[in-house]
Amino acid sequence: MLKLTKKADYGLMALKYLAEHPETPALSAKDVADAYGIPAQLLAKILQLLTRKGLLRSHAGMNGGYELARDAREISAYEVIHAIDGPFFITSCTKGDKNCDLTPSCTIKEPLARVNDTIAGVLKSISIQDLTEHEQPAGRAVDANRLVTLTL
Amino acid sequence: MLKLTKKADYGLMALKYLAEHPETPALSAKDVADAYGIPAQLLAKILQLLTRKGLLRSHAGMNGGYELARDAREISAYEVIHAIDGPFFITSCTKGDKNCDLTPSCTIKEPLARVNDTIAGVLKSISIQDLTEHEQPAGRAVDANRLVTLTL
DNA sequence: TGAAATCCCGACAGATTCGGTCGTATACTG
DNA sequence: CAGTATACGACCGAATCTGTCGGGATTTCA
Repeated sequence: MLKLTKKADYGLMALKYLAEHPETPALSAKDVADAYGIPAQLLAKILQLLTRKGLLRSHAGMNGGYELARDAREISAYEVIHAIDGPFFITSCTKGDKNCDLTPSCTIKEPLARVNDTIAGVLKSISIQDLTEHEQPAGRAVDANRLVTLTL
Repeated sequence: MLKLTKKADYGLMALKYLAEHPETPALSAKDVADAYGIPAQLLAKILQLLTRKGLLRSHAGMNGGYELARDAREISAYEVIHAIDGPFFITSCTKGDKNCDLTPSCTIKEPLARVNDTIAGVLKSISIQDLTEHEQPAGRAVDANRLVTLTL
C-alpha cells in the first residue's frame, strides 16, 4: 500500500526540476525526461495532464515547453499526486459509496478515513519548493502539528 | 495511491470482529466471512497469513478457529497492514535501492520518505481496539503530535 | 476409529491497473 | 513552409490483485 505510482513520481520530479530552473523560460518534456532518464512520451502525457489541471502552463513551438503555473511554494505535493493518481482513499469503499453492501463492514473505514485526512494534510503541507531544498539542517521543523492532530 | 488492498481491509475487519467477540473462544474463518459477506476462502488465507505473522492464534478441529494473539490494544493497524501488504514505501525506489540509476532522481524521495514515516507512525498509533470504538465523542484526541512531528 | 469441522497451503485463472509506445493532429516560431 | 513542440486517443504487454480450486493435515467428538 501507499505506493505512489511512477507517474506521480515522475510528475513530482518534473515539477521539482522546473522549480530548480526558474531562469529558463520553459523546458520541454524531452528536456526533463532526458535529465532524469525517464521515457519522454510518458512524461509528456503527465505534463499535459498537469497542464490541464492548472499546475503548469504550456507553450508549443520552438523554445516552447512547460513552466510552473504558480510559485513553487504555492504548489503542494498533494495537488500533484491528486492530479495524477486521482482521489485516493485508504479504504476500498468510501463512506457513502453505494457498492458497499457488506453489512456492517464499513465501521472500520470511518476511523481510517481520518488517517486518510491526516495524510492528505501532511502532503498538502509540502510544497514543490520544499522538495528542492535537499539539505535541510535538522531543526527546520514545519508546523505540521496543527494540520495533523489526529482525533480518534 | 494510498489504497489499502482489499486483503488488508478484510484483515482489519476480521481482527476488529474478533476483538468485538472476546467471549467466544475462537471464531472460524467462515464465521467472520459470513458476518461480513466476504469470500470465505480468501479470508481464510488472510487469517492464515496473520497467524504466521504472530498476530493471531489458530486452532484446528471442531469449534476451532482464530483468536487474537494479543490484547486488541496491543495490535496496531500498522502491523496488520504490514503483514498483509508487505513493507510499503511511498516512492517506487527507496533510499539505498540499487535499481535507482536514474541520475539525480532520488532527491525527491528523501523528503517523501519522511512522509512515509509519518504515516507509519499514525498507523502504529491506531490499535484494533480503536477500530471497535465507533462512536468517539469528539475530543478524545490521541497524542499523535509527538509521533507526527514532521521535520522537513 | 471414523466422520466432521477446521486450519493449511500451493497453484491457477480472470480482472484490473500500470507503464510505456505509437500515430496523428494541432499549435507556434522563424 | 519547415521544424519544433504540445495534445490526445488507442493500444499492448506486464504486473498486480482478487478470488477459486484441490488436496492435505490437525483436532474434536460420537
